[in-house]
Amino acid sequence: MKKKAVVNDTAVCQVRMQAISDTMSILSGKWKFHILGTLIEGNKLGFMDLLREVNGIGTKMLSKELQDLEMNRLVSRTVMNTKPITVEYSLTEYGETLSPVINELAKWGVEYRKSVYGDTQV
Amino acid sequence: MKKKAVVNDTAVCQVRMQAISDTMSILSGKWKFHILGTLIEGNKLGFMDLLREVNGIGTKMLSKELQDLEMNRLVSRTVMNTKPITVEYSLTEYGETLSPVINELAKWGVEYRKSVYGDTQV
DNA sequence: TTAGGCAGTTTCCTCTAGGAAACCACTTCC
DNA sequence: GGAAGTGGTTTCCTAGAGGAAACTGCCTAA
Repeated sequence: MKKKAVVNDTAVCQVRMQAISDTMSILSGKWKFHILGTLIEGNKLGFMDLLREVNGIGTKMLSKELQDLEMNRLVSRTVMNTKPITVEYSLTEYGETLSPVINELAKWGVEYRKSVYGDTQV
Repeated sequence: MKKKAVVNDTAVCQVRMQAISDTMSILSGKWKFHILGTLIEGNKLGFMDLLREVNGIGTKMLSKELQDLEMNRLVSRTVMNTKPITVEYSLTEYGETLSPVINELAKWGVEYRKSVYGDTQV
């Protein structure tokens, strides 16, 4: 009876689904959210800083993910002309538009922990 | 000089990073966001409905992802006693707490499309 | 001069996420 | 009696995501 109603929604969903696909393909992989989350907090960080902050990541993955993020104009890479050459990674202005997404994700994760381990435990 | 400042932040980040890890591990895989996004819009949907709405997914993956989501109390599965047996999948109350996350994700994806194809194109 | 820090690249290997297709059981429509 | 719809499970296969470790190259401090 109401099966047609679902089909009618399809056009509406299509835009949403496409949007979700887009976002997830850009933020694909195990580490993008972590890197972005760290850069939101850390502002400007070097390669080794990120390697230390992003728990468990290795040099190959960090390098590759940063390249991906740079290609999508979410992260900027600046080579500083310091004594030993250093590199500064930071969010671009555009990358900062992801803050709400990452923050919602983090917020939910915090609530999830509470619901699993109880509010007493922090 | 200021390198110590980064180290000081670590404790703060740790909670955040853990939260992001938790969320992403629960929503891991290619399809969870799509399924949840569809259920947010569609309210109550059957297996075949989801198979049609979630573009590109196959029966095996849909089945597996739904089981994952059910195990994490995000989705409920109700067998209806109808003539040909039907099943209703819907978000649990807890699953609905994910709406802000999914919605931010979708919102960002929409803006992303605009920035790529221009505002003229919808 | 050698050890250590920065910033990666390259190679090699493994594991598993995910797709295609076949199959199952049950019902109802024609 | 067979086609079609519901709701899956099982098997088989492979592309590629991701880890470990070694290597590069440059600079500095002890």
